[in-house]
Amino acid sequence: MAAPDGTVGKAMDVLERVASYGGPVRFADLLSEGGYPKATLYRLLQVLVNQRLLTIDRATGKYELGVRLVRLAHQAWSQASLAPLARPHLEHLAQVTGQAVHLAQLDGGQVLYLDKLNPAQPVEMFSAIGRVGPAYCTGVGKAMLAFLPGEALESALSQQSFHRFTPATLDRAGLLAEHEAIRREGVAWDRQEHEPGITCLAAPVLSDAGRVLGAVSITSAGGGEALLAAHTGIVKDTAGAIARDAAAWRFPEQSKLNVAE
Amino acid sequence: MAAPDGTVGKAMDVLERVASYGGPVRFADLLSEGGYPKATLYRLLQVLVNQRLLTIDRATGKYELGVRLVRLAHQAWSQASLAPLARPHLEHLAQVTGQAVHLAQLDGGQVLYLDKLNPAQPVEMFSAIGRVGPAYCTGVGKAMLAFLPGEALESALSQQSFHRFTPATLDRAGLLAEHEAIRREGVAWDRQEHEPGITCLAAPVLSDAGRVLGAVSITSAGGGEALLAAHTGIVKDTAGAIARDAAAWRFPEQSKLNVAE
DNA sequence: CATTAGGTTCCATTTATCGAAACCAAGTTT
DNA sequence: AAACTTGGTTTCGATAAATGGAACCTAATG
Repeated sequence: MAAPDGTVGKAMDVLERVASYGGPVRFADLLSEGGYPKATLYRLLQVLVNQRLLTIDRATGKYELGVRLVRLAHQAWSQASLAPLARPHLEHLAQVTGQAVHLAQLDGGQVLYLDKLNPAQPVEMFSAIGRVGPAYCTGVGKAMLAFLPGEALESALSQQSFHRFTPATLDRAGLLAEHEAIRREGVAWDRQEHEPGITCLAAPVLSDAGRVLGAVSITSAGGGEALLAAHTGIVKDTAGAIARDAAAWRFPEQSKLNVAE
Repeated sequence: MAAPDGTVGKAMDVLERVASYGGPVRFADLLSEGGYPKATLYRLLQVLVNQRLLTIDRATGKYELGVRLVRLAHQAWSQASLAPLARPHLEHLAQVTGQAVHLAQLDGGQVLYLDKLNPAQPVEMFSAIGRVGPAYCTGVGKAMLAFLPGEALESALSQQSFHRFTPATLDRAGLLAEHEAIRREGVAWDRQEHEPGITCLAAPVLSDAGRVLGAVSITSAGGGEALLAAHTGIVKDTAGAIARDAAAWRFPEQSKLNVAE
């Protein structure tokens, strides 16, 4: 499945299977599910356990994801994503609009949520961070896709399933038809295309070179499209502010030079 | 470094190096830092980028952690850790005691924080989840170590650095000397052994079979030891409640059988 | 223009991976 | 209780893959 990339690729594939299983898995389940011959699968699992990417419960013989992943993710989140530096801007956006705010990046053709603020129920947090969603029918997803250069867009589109979640969900053609407008307006709408009753307004976070870094959105549960439309300005401003901070962050590039030697 | 575990182990090692670098790294930095010959390192990095465990900024040629890790961690956190089911108990504990509450697990000899609640400043959250700390001088760490069976304890101890953070920090002998008392009392103290002024009271989360699943703690910044001592009961109760929930969670074992075919 | 530092590709050698089959340990069935 | 499953672990020769020294590209830099 996908690009095996040698042993490492296979190991990651197995890891992914365990993850998508959603709970403790036995050896036999993974074996039947396809892919790898017994001995191979066995060794791959052993390596993954050794690396603490998986855990095995000696008693039941079931495999689970290892918490080492949580540690790595913490580092990824805090040093490689927009999240930490976007946080203050998101808080401002949430406060001004009073709506739920999302920050997302593209990952393998999907939208991956890196932060979420919900003025209504302040403590939820992590349950949302790391979650993924479809790119073709969410505000953040559409905002990012519309600004992707040809090749990258093609690659991203090839990974979309275009499942029809609601009557308003777009297909490939419909999605592409919107791109020009999104680029012109600088914002993307999700008008109940993913979940009935849920409307989002999103803006892309673009680097000065025009590269897509991520996207922010505000969400309304009541469906009030006009309500969100009134905030178009601040949504775009927030995305812009994040982009500016991101650029400023890169340039000084704290000198790692004089560390060695 | 450590157990190479074939190609996968090396790849993980490289990933870890990028992570511990704390920011964008160039190829040459990783190369000089040791370990792998040019061509090998090059190919390892390529594979990691393909797998989206790393990102490379084409412009600067620097490597960073990939957000795919965040997605995997979300799944690990929500399906393989105590965190989701512990949350309500932690909230209760935080509310009753008014202190900062931590939930942790052991990972590779270190303490890994899986959740944190801070009544004072409610929005901090993720910045703490995934963070690691020393096992030998934190409340949660000591609580877990004391209940580890011989072999596992030995392995964990061998990974401790026993750096002396404060005048109160214990060495190996001092740590072991406390174990009996911790087992008897069911709680472990960190009396400013990690950070001056910070005191913790922790209790281990143990399965019915006595296996160490994790630990919870309450923290006082003022140093008020008596203040925390008054909450000994509820800290132990919270750990117990989490353990009970964890046991209940495993047994029903939602039948995955009738999914295939 | 020459030199160097930083990356990328080649290719013969070595090594780890592959996977069929044998094996083992518990349960089940007859 | 003997025969038969079911689920997991180990062996081992053939095979494919990772290895790494060296050659090879670029840009920058002197």
